[in-house]
Amino acid sequence: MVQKIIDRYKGKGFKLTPQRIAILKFLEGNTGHPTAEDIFTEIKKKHPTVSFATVYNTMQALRDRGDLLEITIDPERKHFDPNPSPHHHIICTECGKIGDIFVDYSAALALPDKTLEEFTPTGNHIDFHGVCRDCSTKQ
Amino acid sequence: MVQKIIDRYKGKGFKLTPQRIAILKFLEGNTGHPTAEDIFTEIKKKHPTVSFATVYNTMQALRDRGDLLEITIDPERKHFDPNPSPHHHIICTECGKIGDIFVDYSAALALPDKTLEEFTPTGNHIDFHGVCRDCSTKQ
DNA sequence: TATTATAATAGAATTGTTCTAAGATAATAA
DNA sequence: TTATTATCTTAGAACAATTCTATTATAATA
Repeated sequence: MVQKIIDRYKGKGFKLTPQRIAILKFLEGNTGHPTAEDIFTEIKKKHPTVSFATVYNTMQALRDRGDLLEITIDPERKHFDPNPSPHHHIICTECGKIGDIFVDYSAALALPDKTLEEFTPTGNHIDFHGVCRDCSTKQ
Repeated sequence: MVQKIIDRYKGKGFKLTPQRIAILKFLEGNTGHPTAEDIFTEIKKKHPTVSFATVYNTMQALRDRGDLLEITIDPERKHFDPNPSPHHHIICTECGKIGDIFVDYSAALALPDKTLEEFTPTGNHIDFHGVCRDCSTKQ
């Protein structure tokens, strides 16, 4: 898995440091939508001197490369999604858990003429709200 | 207009102060999606000693009463929408202008079974991205 | 008019994120 | 393999949005 990461980034203008490799390992296939703090906490296990700046810098570099999405469904903090293909999210209003929704609804999202007079649309993202199974059984 | 506001809130467990009346006047029919700072700046014209805490406290009180929506389409800061009926928004990726979209797309937003196994959906909000007319002519 | 619950205020505190400046190191060229 | 250099890492300060705290003021009410 580390080799796959090295192959993917080596010689592509993305300096591979041990910290970055650890971050990429953690993100690989991660569907948990971690926050910067989640990533920081995880990386600190192996790299105790890592700083938040490194996490944020790396997130920014990955976002700029198109390898990462920033999710804004949680008003408190950003979450990161290593799957950069456009998709939607559902958040549990009780515990904040975020799920992915890989459906392209674009064809059904026709905008009113009034809006089209004012804006040229370029994309969309749906925030679904709900209650996850864990939280609904808990009550 | 002030009378309408007084009638709406008087004796409803919502203490009407001059600051709050000014805020409510500013919000009434306001489709500009102001930020806390926008509101603060406006109210300060007539009430120079108003504090941010008053703005935020009032927003919270209005939100709790269901008279106000908090819009999270702009990752930088919250915007407020005095129209509490559920609707969607489009934001200009150049200048940040936000438009309202009063279409209920819910019927078209069927969720995959996999999602429905994990979550019971309760609502949705669509963030449309686009470029407004002002910004597209400017370039 | 007096009482009281609620609001307004200043300013400190908090939180998430970005910036800065110095030293360290991966990539690359020799 | 070594030297060079552009880029990264780091600690900590800075920042911006928002929330909290303690005090004073005031609208609602009895």
